[in-house]
Amino acid sequence: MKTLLIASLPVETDEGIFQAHYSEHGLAGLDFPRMKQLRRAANGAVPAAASRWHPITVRAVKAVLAGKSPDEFPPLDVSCGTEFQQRIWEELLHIHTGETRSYGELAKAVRRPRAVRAVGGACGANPIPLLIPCHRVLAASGRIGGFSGGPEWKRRLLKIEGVTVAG
DNA sequence: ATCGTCATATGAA
DNA sequence: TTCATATGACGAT
Repeated sequence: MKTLLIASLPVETDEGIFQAHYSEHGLAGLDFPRMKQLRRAANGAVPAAASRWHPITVRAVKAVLAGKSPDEFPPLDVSCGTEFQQRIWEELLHIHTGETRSYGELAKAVRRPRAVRAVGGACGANPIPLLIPCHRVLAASGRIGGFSGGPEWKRRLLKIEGVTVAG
């Protein structure tokens, strides 16, 4: 991550405890639940910006886990990404709950129809899964494709949204 | 249906 | 420049 983190805060859900990472510009990362919780990045007081954004993050994450689209997003700091990656992530934000696209369709959407593998790479580099819904991208064959949080998470998220995948 | 192979864009080392 | 990819298309089984 390019920008410096100012706080890492837990997001407690029925699916486990996610970890939200904030930079001075907004939400910069979201980790899937781990066996043991990460320690807080900074000890002492949480910066005002982070504590203002965090409740929004928590609501947004819970909304997605409930199959609904968040009513509000925290500011997203995607500055760690290249221009191409940010373009793809932007495109992911347009995919509504329950909808899916293929890697190839995304490539076409950014006028780079042959950059299909690069789209896969951009999805894999997505720092904020769930809110930037890379789980809604499937292979053109209808198969599941990969997922940074593990394929079982991808399936679970899609199932929550009422999407059934082949295989 | 599955498998191997090739084409091709992007990014990291 | 070389290597690895969360792909896709195609042809051979």
